[in-house]
Amino acid sequence: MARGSAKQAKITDVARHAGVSLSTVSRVMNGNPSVDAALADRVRTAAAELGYTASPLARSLVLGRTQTVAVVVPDLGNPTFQAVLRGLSRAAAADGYHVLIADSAEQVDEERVLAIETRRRTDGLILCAPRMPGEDLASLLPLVGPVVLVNRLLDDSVPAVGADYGTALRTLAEHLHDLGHRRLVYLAGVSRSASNSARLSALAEFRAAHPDVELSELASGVDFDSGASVADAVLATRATGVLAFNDLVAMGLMSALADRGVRVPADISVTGFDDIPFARYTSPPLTTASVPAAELGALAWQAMNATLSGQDAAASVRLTPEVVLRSSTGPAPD
Amino acid sequence: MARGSAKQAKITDVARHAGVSLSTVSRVMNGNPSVDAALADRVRTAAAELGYTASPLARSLVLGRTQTVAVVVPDLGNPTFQAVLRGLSRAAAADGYHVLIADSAEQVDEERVLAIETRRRTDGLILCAPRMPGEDLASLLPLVGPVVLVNRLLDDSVPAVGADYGTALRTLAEHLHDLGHRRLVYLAGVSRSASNSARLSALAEFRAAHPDVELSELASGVDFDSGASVADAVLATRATGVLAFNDLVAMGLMSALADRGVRVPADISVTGFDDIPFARYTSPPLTTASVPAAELGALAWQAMNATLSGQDAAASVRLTPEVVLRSSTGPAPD
DNA sequence: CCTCCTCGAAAAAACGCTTTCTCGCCTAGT
DNA sequence: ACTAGGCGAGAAAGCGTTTTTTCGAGGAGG
Repeated sequence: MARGSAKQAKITDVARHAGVSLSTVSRVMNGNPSVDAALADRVRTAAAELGYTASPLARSLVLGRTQTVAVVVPDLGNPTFQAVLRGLSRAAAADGYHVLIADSAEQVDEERVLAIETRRRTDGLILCAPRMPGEDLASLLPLVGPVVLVNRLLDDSVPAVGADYGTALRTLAEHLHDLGHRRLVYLAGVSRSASNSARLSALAEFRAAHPDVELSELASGVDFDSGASVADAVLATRATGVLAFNDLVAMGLMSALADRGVRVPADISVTGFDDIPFARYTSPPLTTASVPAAELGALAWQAMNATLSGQDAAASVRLTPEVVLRSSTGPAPD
Repeated sequence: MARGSAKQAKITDVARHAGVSLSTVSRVMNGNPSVDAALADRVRTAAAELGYTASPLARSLVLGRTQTVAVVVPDLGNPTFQAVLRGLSRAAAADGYHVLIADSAEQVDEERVLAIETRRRTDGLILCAPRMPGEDLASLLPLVGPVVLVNRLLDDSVPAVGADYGTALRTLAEHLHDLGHRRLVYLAGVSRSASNSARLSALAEFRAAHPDVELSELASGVDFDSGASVADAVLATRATGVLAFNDLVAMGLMSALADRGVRVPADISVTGFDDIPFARYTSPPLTTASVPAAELGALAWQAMNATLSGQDAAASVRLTPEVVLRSSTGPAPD
């Protein structure tokens, strides 16, 4: 009310204020060179005086693109997805794109509708759905147009970025073996997860290569509490080395072990996975495989941007996590 | 190409397929009761067969609302903002709203343009800008329509949700005092931050109440590295109790102290702030003030939703963090 | 039996923009 | 000097909806 524009100025206001047609304003604002320099200046000042900016909505409708991509993650509370989101968001912003975010709160059945719905308001979808069944995923993909998969791959037709969970877990297992551990247990996260099956086959290879090792599996979740709650089961296996599904599980486990007076790594060695920022601040600091989640996010954007720009090469990328040795692993007891 | 709709069906397709006018289709889809039941059914089956859903874009344009809110945060890597975002995102989703997210990457000058730009694509803005100067904020607010402030309040005209940093920090200081600490140091985060000034005045009161205490201040950042890099300066003060700006700073500090052979809490007691999920897994577990960030996010949505629904009561909410005592604090040495 | 009212559905305007199409005018070529 | 060729700008046709307005038919009342 005070001064000037109560409501946002629209293109006709600018046109009237500059004494030209609205088509001319549009041409000026979009840098179309076919307009006289003097006139263009007049239009620009008029626009500036009115504080005019084209309505993104109207623009999106006619242009058919929203300058926005959707990201669907299973849990915004998970540090790995947070890092992916951060890397993605910044990379997209650098290219002038916005990010619409959806958190399925681990409800696998929500993911489908979330993906479809957010996709309709955006130009593309970045999908993190590690637990969605393969056939569901396959049937979903055609519906959600340009899509990039994170930490999951279907086939070569759809670009995906992810970490090589199998190789890294194998390296961690070898590390424990080198330290003399012969009785190991793997905490298997969610069994239907995509990265879990990669790890399972890596462990199968490891078993084949080391017949002297006894390697069992224990079902667990993917968070602190899951790790803590399997502590007794872990002790029951009498294993001296534990390969946790991820850092969260490892931390929960170590906390529960400490409560029981079990020393890490003197009594039991523990490895994590992901190298979340806090892994180096646990007690003891966690040996883990460093998944560059933020880079993964940036890479996902790169693939999406390539697709959006028409250059649909966008090959899938697979990064091998680097194993970082800290003090949660040590020589096997005795 | 395979079968059916290559492109997304639009309302005219449904109209033709059902043999009615497009206005009728619109009425049916929006539950307008003035359409004959039999006809409505016919339209609905036609829509189902074509897999029709109204274009959110076109809908937004004519309706003047996008069913989306924007969230601007200074750093998606910060656990506190992550939690706010998570709480907000889930609460908004429950009410059928989407969330557009923007990360200013700690660039204060970016925040303004980010806020304005994202706001134009959405119905409202949730702004976390702890470091934006007051006058900038005041000049920005009128431009970004319905807005809810997080962890920062300007005046009563704009709804805000936040934690009472002052009171909680005062409680932490009293806790150290009770333990016999008489030489304290406060690690002051970013000096221009809004919550920092709240803490500063709380500390002033604390000083006034305890003339026997020597309380100094040390500039620091807001993350791990900041905490680690002030370790020597902290030791130089010969303080026995440290009030860190947040958990991240506290963790960085404790890590650097451990490297120097300084024992916590035997030699120095350390408190954090926020109670991020990892605070209880540090070594030793961190005494801190628990800021319910996810609830704050949900509350922010509640306020926004109230405003969006016209019931513009939306009073500001201020939660007092609960102090949680762990083992990073102990009796003063000697 | 004709008219008035009502109810259901079609037509049309609006949302704010981009872009093609079209037309007028100025310059240059002969 | 007259016309072909450009170039710059206005008019208009969408983009896919919602919503108001208008219209037609059918039933009831006179």
